[in-house]
Amino acid sequence: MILQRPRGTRDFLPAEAWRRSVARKAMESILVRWGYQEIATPTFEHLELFTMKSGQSVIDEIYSFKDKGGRDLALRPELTAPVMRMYVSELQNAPRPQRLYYFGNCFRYERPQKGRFREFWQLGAELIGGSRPDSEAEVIALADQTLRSVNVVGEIHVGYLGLIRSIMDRIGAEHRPTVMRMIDKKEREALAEFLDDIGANHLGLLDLIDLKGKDALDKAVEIARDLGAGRAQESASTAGASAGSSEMAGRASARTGRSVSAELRIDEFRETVELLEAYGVDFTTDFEIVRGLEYYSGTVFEIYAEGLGAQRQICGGGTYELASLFGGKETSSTGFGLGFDRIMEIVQIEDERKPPVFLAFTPDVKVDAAKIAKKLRQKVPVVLDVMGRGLGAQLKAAGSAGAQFVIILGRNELDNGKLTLRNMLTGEQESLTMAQIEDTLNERLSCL
RNA sequence: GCCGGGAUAGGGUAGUGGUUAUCCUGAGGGACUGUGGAUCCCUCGAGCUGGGUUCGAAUCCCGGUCCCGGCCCCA
Repeated sequence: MILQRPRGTRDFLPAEAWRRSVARKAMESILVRWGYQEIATPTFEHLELFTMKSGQSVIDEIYSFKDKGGRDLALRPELTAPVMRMYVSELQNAPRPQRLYYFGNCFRYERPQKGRFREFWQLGAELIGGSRPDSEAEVIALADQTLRSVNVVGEIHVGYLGLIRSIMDRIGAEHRPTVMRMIDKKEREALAEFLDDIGANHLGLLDLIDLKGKDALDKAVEIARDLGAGRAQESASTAGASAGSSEMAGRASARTGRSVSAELRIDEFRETVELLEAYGVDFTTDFEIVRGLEYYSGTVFEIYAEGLGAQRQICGGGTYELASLFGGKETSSTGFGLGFDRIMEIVQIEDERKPPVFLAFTPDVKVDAAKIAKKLRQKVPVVLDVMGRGLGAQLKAAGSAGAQFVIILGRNELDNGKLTLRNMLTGEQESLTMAQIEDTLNERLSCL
């Protein structure tokens, strides 16, 4: 009562820690099978890493502090930026593509509720530097498979930001944030009105976000074609304008470059969709997927699951351009992050922990018990009483701990070189040598 | 950041201004110093926190903390 956990944090008792470990291993085995290698980055980074391009909503929620040297630091709110920072500083000359995955805690100052915590864990993967449709399809299929490894089947929505951003270019810059917000918040009526007011209703935006699946894709191709007309002089002028300053060039080119070639990219998006079908991924094309992190540039996707209340999203990802922002060569990457805690809320994993074998001994042979326990531990998990209990109490303790086997060691056993193995479920006891006990326990414990 | 519901032994709970706060479970010990989960006995252990109202507060009021649901945002 005196010391409480900080708000939004959790303790994991053995049963829950075990479940999390099982789920994590199952998902990691899929990532490894697809050729992804685990990496880890620091829990805190320079604040700047996250403020550069994470989007205001993330920045507002950041846990930041000054260290004793006056540096501005932040607990990581997500892992994509740190991974890309690492890539730029350490892996730029490694062969591409790089397939990386990570599992780590992240921190956001938010209002905790079901499936949302201030310290939470993400399991994610990044495919750095691959060609677009192939990478995108691989990453989305991988996210799907990873979830399936723990029997979670989500609803996958795949969208394409390149097109939306191209349409935005046709809307006055002062109106773009409003429109994006309305799309994101699904304020359909208000959006229709607003587009009318600013004379942008001819762009097909409303139809685009209303349509899902195949129809949405067809509409997207049509819009991209319309946008292509009369683009030439426009792109020439924007490209010229951004060609000056060196520091801003990367960011500016990432934006305009993307929108200028939107009609080409829609073909790539269509290829991504075809590849996804080849992978057998069950998904919906949905241009309403916008995503809050501003570094996403192309295909974006989200996965939703049932049983989580308001926090339905268990995965988010897409194609982004971060390497150039961190001073590296322009490198296209695709990745995803899974909300591990949300997955744990809906995953069905039984607690199948096996209690260890108890070595119960009489006080006069304590030293021998320690020696024997040490030897047995090479093959089987063994615990010794440390409470100074009598033999009866040790049996009782073993019983309440759920032990299936107890090895009994006393003067009699020492003298005739055999230990007593008691099966706590049946009450049967047999007198066996060390080797026999090891074999028996190995066999019995593994098949239980 | 906003709206609403909560907080009583380690876990789960009852009570609703009035002596020693209910029950289940748990933990420790004993009956049983070489054989356990049963039984019996004993013991331990609680009204989130800080104010206020009152002769008297776990109970009523206010602030804070934390939890839960929703909004927002996200994973």
